[in-house]
Amino acid sequence: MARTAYHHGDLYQQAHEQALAIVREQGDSAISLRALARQIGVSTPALYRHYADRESLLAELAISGFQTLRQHLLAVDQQDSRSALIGIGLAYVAFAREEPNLYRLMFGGRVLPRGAHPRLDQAGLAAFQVLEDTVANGQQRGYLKAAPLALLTAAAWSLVHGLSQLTIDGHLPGPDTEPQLAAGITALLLDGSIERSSKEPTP
Amino acid sequence: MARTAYHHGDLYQQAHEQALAIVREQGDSAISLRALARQIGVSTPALYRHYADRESLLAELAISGFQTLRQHLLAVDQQDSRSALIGIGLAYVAFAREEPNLYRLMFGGRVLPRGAHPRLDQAGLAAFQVLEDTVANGQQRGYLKAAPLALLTAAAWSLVHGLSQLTIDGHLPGPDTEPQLAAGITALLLDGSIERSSKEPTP
DNA sequence: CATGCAATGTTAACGGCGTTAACTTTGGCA
DNA sequence: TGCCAAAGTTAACGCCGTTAACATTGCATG
Repeated sequence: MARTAYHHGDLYQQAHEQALAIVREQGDSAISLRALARQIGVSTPALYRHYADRESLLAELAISGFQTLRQHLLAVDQQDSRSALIGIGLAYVAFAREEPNLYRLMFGGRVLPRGAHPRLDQAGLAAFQVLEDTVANGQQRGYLKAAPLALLTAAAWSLVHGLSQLTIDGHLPGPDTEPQLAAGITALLLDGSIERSSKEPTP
Repeated sequence: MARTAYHHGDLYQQAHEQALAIVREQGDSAISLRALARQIGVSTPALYRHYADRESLLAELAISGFQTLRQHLLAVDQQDSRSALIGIGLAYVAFAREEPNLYRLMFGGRVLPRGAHPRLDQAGLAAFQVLEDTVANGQQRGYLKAAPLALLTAAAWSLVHGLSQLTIDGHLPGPDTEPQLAAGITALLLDGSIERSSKEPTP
């Protein structure tokens, strides 16, 4: 099918793919339903049969983004706790660097507010879960402190998320030194930043 | 002046103020030059005498955002290194929580790319500088490790920036527990996350 | 096999937007 | 006093998202 030129094109899939390509290359603000329809060779309102509005289309793109991010995180070797945690950090930042525009869409907040697209929230949670599992694992193995899981996870996520954001926005030194930076920063969160001989030890 | 209804209104200032109010309340995507001009009671192209385009107007708003952020960070007590660092973290996240829409504009990346508005870059750098100075101070006092300043600063900034972003986007537990979370997370970066008895100590 | 319906397209239109061109008013300075 | 540059105006271009009203078609049901 997809021949008859009227009915039965796989418009949903095609729109998704082409829009994803545009977002990856030019960012979400470059998505125009009219231009997208033109590019596919269909009338603009046809898109509304498959997507409620522009934002819903973007939400679908963000969902696929979270899914691939999750895959990247799942691929990290979990044998050793320390290298698993650092590996997660590296993989996370690497994803952001490879797909900056997609990453910005996923975490923009402005374009896709939480709660408006349940499936999107769920996809984000699923990716986050991989990180949380890794942290919980590190705790169970006795490698990480017995601090509240939510606290440790939030710290880890904040760190990698912030680093990703700062990196893709060019706030940090060149991308050449980036992987070392990510590894070094993750290690800092694990080992701490204070000099051991200091007067104020771990509370 | 500002009477004659033709010339000499302080249009620049008024536009800045009203636009800032809109961004704070509804986010940058709610800014429309036409609506703004209408609200002020002036023709749309008049705005172009003072702002090159919509993005330049937004850049000015972001600049004021960075300036107030900097003031908040400068107000942190610097007596004790540890509480100075935690205080900076708390102040940073508090600002993001008070001005989520402005914060998103400042760090959106998508709307205001680095390099396009030099004064904006400079304002961001000035705010960042406060954090870097605090870290450098902590090092000089021997409280922080002698790791590369850029590394320590990037870690601290990533952490608070990521936490801010996740917080205002609703990815973390309710805002009630937020201040403790911020303090706890900052402390984690200082003290480390690993159990002291673990086999892999600080490299 | 015919037919009716739901799914999926279409064209036409509304109101909004950012931006530019061409023109007008006006305050201040030579 | 006269002129010029700054700061305002109207008119227009070409986009955009979205909706209403209508057309085509595949499929399931009688």
